[in-house]
Amino acid sequence: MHTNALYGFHNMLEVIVDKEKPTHALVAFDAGKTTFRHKYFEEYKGGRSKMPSEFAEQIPYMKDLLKGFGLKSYELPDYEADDIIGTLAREAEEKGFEVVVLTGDRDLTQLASDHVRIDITKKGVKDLKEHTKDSIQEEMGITPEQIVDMKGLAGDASDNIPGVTKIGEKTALKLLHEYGSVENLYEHIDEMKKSKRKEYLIDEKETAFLSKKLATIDRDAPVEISLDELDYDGQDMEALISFYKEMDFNSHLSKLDTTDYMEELAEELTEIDSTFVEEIDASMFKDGMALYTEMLDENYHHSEIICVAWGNKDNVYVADPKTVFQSDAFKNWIEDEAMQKVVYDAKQTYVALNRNELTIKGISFDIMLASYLLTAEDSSSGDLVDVAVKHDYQGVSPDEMVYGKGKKISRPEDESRMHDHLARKVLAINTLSETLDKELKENEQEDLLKKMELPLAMVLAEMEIQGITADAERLEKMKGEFQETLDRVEKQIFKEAGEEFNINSPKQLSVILFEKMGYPVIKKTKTGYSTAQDVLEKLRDQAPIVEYILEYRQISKIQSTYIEGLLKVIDPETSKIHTRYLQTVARTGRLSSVDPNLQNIPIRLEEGRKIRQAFVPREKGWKIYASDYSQIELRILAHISEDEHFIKAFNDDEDIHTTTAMRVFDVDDASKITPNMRRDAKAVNFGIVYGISDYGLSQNLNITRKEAKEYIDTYFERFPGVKTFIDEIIRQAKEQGYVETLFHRRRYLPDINSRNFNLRSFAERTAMNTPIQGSAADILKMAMIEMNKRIKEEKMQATMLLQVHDELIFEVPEAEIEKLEKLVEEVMENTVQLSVPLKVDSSYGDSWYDAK
DNA sequence: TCTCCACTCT
DNA sequence: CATGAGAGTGGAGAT
Repeated sequence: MHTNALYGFHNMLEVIVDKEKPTHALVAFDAGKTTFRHKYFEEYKGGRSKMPSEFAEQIPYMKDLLKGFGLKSYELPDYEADDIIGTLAREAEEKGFEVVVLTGDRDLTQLASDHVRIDITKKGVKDLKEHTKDSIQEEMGITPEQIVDMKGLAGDASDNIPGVTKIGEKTALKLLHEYGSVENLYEHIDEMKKSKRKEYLIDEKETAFLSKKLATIDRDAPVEISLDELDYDGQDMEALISFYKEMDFNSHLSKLDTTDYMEELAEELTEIDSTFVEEIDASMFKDGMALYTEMLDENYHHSEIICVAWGNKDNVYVADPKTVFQSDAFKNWIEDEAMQKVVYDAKQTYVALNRNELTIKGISFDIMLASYLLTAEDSSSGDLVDVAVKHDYQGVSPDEMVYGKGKKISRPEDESRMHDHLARKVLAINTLSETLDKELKENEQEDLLKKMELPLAMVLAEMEIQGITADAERLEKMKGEFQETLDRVEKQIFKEAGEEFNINSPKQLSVILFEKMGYPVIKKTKTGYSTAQDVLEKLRDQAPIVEYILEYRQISKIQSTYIEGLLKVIDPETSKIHTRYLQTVARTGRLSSVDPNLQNIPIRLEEGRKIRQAFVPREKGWKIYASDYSQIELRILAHISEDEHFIKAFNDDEDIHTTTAMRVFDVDDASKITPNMRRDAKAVNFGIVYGISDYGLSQNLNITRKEAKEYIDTYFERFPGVKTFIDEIIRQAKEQGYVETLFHRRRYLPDINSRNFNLRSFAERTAMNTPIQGSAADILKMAMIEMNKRIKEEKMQATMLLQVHDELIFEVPEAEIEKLEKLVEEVMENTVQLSVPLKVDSSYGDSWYDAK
């Protein structure tokens, strides 16, 4: 369910209640589609499109939200919310109240008076503009009362109020300055000079009066709620908490004074049995038990285990790490492959135990991975409770409740709270492993977990622990050099600008560029002028300063993120960097890499590429060895779409972009394809994979939209299989609500049938891209598992270090290079058989930079 | 501490 | 009306 409108409405209420501190308050709703105004004019508010279902579905919950805020709401048949507001505002003002009307509707400005102020949302919901009688007079040049006269003459397109032909706001304003009101205008209409306008006014006199009447808010509606009933006395905590919980408004939940809430939560959790043990014996371990190792920091490479729990539905044991890691029984259990263990986050568990000299074997299920396979929703917070709640298991609390959050994260003073928390996690893992296993089987995704993600987790754990060696001295040296460049470029920018400012601040930069120096604004962002790269590039010819800015930005990114950033994460003892691969964030099945991200080390531009010189083998004389799949996504597209031309091109080992150019530009000889034609064809190929529009392609290739459309049309004509694939996959997505990769990885697309064009288009592009990108991810994952296995079988010293979406990076002794070359190609090219061959390109050198 | 922008990668 | 997929990080500025 969408909750965006509720969220926005909530924030608005929060701001207004806090700011205005009302003594009385009411929220007015429209009662229905028709009102008394429709009796005069059937088409009133006609032509409005239906309320989007995303919004409509939220309305029933508004009442719950209001209850939580302790606010009354009211609606009146045949009247609009405006009339209720108008009537009560009048009454309140008469009784001496100061009234504030909060609305998103400009029509209400007509209610402004000496003691009635109208606040209208400007942007978002928190940004309000106050309208008083005087400010309206000043801005519009008329009094609030005259607003309805204005609409009588000029009409209002949004409410379908007709007004008088040929009279818009400007003319209406002029007429009102002269005559004051619609009534007075018609009293003096004879004095008006003969003109077309006069004829219209005379002909449409009735319409003018009708329009005014329609626009006028009824300030005498038969409202049956009295002001006394509207006194406001604060939030209803119970109602608010249950609303927050239902809507998953966790940030609001945590903002509340949580002491009461936590007590309530604790009461909700049924008592569970667990044993805190100080001595461990073999009888405490059974096949199929769940295991959980608690750490306070998400980076398990550094964070210490603070508590360990294990067990099944019969017995749950909790123990201190000290106890656990001294126990032989525990070690025997962990390292016994035949004793199956169920966990939450297998990779984290592996690494954490590994740091305590234990190698866990026999992990048979991981509820985090299973949950990710079932829904591919973000569970990156790392908290088990998210997975539990998603699968309707209510028996655990969020970590935040036990340990606190942010800087204040720590062991609870009452250790038994932590023990209870962990015991609950163990029970959750036990229970959920059964339900999720069943669901995986129903989706034919069991292999995906047990043969792909789970074995991969073990491989990734080894890679992360291994780490890649980084040359800190090299980085330090580069840091000095880049700093010189930065200083030099900075001086030039200040000289051009005529003043000093923070170049890193887009806000300050846009003031310099677009206000002080007066260059044309090409694009705007949500918050101001865009100074993005593509914008600056368009200013290049007229603005010498942008050349320097682009250079400054490029270098300062290298400096802050890659040099200083990497230096911070090199282990000073071992000179190694240990990234963490996140296995459950990318919705396509790709991995991501954090702390640091080693999947986006610069390569495109030479200055940045030099960073790769700092990534070196762990032993002298060894090499960094890199293998990447050539065109894997297009090959998968060829395979899935079964497009005969695509398949033939790959089977004949043709240059795919050249072949595409030949077909799209209708050239029969490859030698007649110019580099530009090939470049364009390449852009089209990529565009197709991502579901580009003609607009996007035109921007990309700097051609007209029409030309881009022709490219795309011709492409589909010449590669009919691709067109069929796209149509078919979208149809399938609409029908079943999800798409799948070649290996049954699923992605649900709830927006695929949305009436919102943008949401629907986005879902359609996802429908075509996910099977391609996701299948590529699957293939590399399988290749990694196989590579890891083969390297061990062959007892090689070569080590797999990194994965970058379609490539694998190894470090290898010189003597093993040839063997590795053969092995990598064999494994990567043959782990999966498609209807086109998979091809791998490899290279090696003394550093990652040199492996090109 | 969060959000936005700009930059990096496949 | 907006306009090609999937990611993460750092700095500025707002909250």
